Amino acid sequence: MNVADNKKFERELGERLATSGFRFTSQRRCVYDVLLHKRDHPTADEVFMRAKKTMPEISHATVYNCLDALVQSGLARQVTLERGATRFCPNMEEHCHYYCDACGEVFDVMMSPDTSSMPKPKGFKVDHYDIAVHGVCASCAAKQKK
Amino acid sequence: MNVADNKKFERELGERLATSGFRFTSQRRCVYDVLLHKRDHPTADEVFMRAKKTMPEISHATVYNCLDALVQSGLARQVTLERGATRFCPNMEEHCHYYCDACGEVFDVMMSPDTSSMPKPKGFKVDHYDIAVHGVCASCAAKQKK
DNA sequence: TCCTTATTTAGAATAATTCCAATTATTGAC
DNA sequence: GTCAATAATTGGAATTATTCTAAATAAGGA
Repeated sequence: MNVADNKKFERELGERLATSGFRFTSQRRCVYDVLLHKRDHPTADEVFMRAKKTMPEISHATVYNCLDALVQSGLARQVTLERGATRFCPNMEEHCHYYCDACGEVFDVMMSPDTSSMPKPKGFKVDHYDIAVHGVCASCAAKQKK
Repeated sequence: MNVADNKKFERELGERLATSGFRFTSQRRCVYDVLLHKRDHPTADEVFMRAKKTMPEISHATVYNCLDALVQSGLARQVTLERGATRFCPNMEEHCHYYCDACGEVFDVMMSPDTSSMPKPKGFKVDHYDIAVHGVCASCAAKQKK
């Protein structure tokens, strides 16, 4: 990223954060960079370890704070697929997660849920849909057959 | 539940467990009873506390073991809606969860996802769909307006 | 009934997340 | 740019959620 693009990126990130009442900080930028760089649905701890490579002093609590700020600003999604650590995903387009219960891999699949036919509790104000498909991925299915 | 119904219930539970390679135990019966009795999507710890009322010696580890056995036997579903404790649900009909991000309440809504239009990774063997709808319930929405 | 093996138990260990108080950094007003 | 107000960060402790362990118990089949 060149200097001009970098500035633009930071300004936009700052605006998105500000809209939700958050400040722009170098840590939030770093955490967002980590999410964008490798979109493999890392856990908070994985984000922490990756962020430390470029910002060795960053703390665990800050990573959680940054992730929460990004989620609340609409820049990332929190993904809870199983017991244990929560994952994070910077893909904000409508998509669902295919999750391999054998190896833990997550696949993003673009799709918009057909919400028109979905009933809902009276007065419920929908924020977003979380669609997860559990099963076994192709390579794990092959291994299991043996 | 009268004696005959009770026997029938236990035989059926035993069969379902056996089919997945599990034994019937009084603890598993107790945990399943707890889930059926109050279907408010309790966490493992809530199940533990409720189970202790009728079986004071039951342990934490056993509750997790029983819940896992029930899930693997197709008698309960594990529900991960947020960071933190996992919830459990004995409703095995197709339904989705409306979750109030403000108060944490969960509403079951019957529906079968239209899976025909859903693309999937090549070779992926689908086990089940988890559909969660996040938002704010009617009573919390009313409070927030004030 | 006896044997094999799964299950349970209490408690320790680990993992995931949150909290805390002191310090630092950002933002808006001047 | 300086200052004040306050949000954010830090390191570590605390809490919460879950898993592990080894010994005792109980289930199911021969």
